[in-house]
Amino acid sequence: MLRLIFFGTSEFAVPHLDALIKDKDFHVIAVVTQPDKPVGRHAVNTPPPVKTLAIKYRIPVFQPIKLLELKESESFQSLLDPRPDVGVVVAYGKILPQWVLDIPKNGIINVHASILPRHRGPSPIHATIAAGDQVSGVSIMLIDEKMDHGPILATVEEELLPNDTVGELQTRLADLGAKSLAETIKEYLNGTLTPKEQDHSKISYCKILTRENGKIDWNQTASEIERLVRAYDPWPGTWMEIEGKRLKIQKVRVCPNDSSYPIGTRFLWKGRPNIKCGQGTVLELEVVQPEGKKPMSGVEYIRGRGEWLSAIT
RNA sequence: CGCGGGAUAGAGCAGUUGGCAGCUCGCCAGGCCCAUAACCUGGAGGUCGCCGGUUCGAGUCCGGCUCCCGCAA
Repeated sequence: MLRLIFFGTSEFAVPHLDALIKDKDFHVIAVVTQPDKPVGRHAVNTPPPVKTLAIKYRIPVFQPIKLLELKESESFQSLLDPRPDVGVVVAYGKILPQWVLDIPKNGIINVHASILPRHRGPSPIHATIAAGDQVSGVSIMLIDEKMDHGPILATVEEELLPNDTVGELQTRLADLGAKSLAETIKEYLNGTLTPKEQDHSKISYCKILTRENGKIDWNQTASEIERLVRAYDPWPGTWMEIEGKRLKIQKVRVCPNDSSYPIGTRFLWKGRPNIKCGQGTVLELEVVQPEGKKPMSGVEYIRGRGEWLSAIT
């Protein structure tokens, strides 16, 4: 039985850890995850999803604020004897220093939610949808000292659906990764699988996202904005400012019509809220959420409000 | 006790210094048109979130409670 140490935090990591726990060839000796964080309107301290799963299976959990703490933790160090065979990182949220990478005998394996070397970085799924890629997938790779840079063990492709949001695609990719992870590790460890260097001439990077990234720039084309709305759903969300208040934009539709309005103009078309975007394109707001309100259709939002500029096609 | 918005017809909203509860949409019935996000006529639909107080009289003023949501983390 292979002794395995797991690093992971978010929802995306959960199916992977679950698959490894259920595989009889692996023994998950420890789970390292982020500390509990305040969540929700009243900042209730909430454990990361991976922790919840680990506790269910009575696996020792470590939540260091800094990884250095693990060096001093006796309970953690005692688990490392005998030395773990392999490590796995899925959406942990921190860069692992070299001394951590050196803990397992055979290094640490990472699951990344894109076909590397495309979309290296912390938000590959968002980037995939925002870029309008036709195909996405997961890459299982060996970690080296550079971010998402190590040699590839396996890639699994997944086709994008036209209405995919980041939430939906992430769920599919997590299942996909979880399905092939255990097998890939075993093949790597018994030598039937050779790591392949990435084609470093084709790399692209994605950035870490914040809510501010969700502010819509109407200079972009309607299609670009439509993809962004899906790419940021459910997090970090897209929004615009209107009358000094934020309006969350949850669903939009690219309209075939043209208009001579300046970019960013709000107007009505057949009773629906439209906005002029870049390069002559037009977007319809299908579902929005005003501050302090529940989500509602664009048509409902218009009713009872006079602030939307009225105009004829 | 982190900051803030809200609860009024099925939906979205208005309701002025307390004085008969309204608008837009939907729904039902009828009419009209080659056609439309159609249009015209009529109609139904409300314990104004809950409890208490002030008052001749409270959606509105006062106190308490419940629920929903935005920001921030």
